[in-house]
Amino acid sequence: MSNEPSRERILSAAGPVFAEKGFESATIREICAAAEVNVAAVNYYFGDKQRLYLETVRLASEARIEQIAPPERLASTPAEIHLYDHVRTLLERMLGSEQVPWQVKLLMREVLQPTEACRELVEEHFRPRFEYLQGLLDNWLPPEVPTYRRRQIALSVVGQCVHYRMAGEVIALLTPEEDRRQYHSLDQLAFHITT
Amino acid sequence: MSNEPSRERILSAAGPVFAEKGFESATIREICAAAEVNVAAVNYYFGDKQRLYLETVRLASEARIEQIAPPERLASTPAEIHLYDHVRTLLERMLGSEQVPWQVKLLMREVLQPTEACRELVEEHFRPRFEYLQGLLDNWLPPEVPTYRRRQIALSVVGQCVHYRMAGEVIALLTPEEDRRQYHSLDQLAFHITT
DNA sequence: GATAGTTTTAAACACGTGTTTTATTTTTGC
DNA sequence: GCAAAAATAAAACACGTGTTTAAAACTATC
Repeated sequence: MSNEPSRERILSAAGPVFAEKGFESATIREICAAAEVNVAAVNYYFGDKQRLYLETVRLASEARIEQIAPPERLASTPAEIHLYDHVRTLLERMLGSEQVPWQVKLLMREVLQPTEACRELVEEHFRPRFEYLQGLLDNWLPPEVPTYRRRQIALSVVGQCVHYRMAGEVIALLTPEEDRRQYHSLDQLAFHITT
Repeated sequence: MSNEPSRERILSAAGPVFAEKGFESATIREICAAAEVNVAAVNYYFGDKQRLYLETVRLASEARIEQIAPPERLASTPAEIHLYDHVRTLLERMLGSEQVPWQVKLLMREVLQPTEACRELVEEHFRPRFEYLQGLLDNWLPPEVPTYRRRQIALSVVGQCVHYRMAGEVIALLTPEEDRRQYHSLDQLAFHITT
């Protein structure tokens, strides 16, 4: 059927399944059925289920980072714009498309219930972004603010972004259907500038 | 051994196990071993695994709500104090003890991956608290602020509280070990009053 | 076109799961 | 005390899981 080689077909199929069901509940047989591949193929190409999962998470994080990059700006643009870009990008990665891409679901699972793949994820992707955000916030914070306080404020910023994704299903139960989508990216920003 | 009846022993043992491993990964045998009870006891008292889980979630939410109640205040106390109480109570429920109580973990799982137990949870506990918070915020918001905006602001408040719990393990990787615990409940408040 | 290496297939394996059955023990009601 | 009911125990059942095996199909290389 598909002329894509089996190894790649497995990876493509494994992503959504792991994202939807988690590592334990996802079954090799379901993944292989979706990939139109024999059950033995996973062990043939990846050794075991765990290593397939690790490879899937690794690919998901890379894909998601590249998929939505912050816009290029001149160094002269004011810090407000940079902060806006950062928040906007973060939100777009979380809620970007109409239905949430499976990569985000998968990464969320890692954040909530870290496996081996998590530490790598944090050091590689989260920490740099987080430290950049902290640097941005320094434009508004007076010098006497202690560092732990700075970190807290930065955490609050990402916290608000993440919350809409995390508790998305509960929020949907709490609020009447509306096009929050369009509001949030612009709106959240206004909220942050007040801090 | 324990003179507590078997049904209650099972429920007590099931809570932490479900919280730690989730519904699928938690095994009846592990729960029964912890409860020092035969494996058949679960099906004898609850019918099947699912109904034991539902009962466990129900108990967890009730216990957690009663465990930490907001302090009683006179009606004359200023709204700032009421808001402080609310946020403080929310945070205390999230991060209260040194190690997070299993009830919170269990409820988090429900929020992230709602099962049947979730709708009941939202209507029973989350919605009332959320609407109360919205009412509190009206003390600061001018009347021309639209309702969807009010809801957003309220969501941002709980979002920040929840984030510390959700991404707790990742935050721990990002920040050097500190006694965030003591700071947060008081600090977060100051942050909110600025909004 | 034969052969060696690689990939794919179907079947089986070993094991853990939730659940049921059947028998035994303990408790209850009189 | 004794019979009926409730609670516990041990074993087995049916099934789904990840993984392995061994044979078949395929692909390249000479």
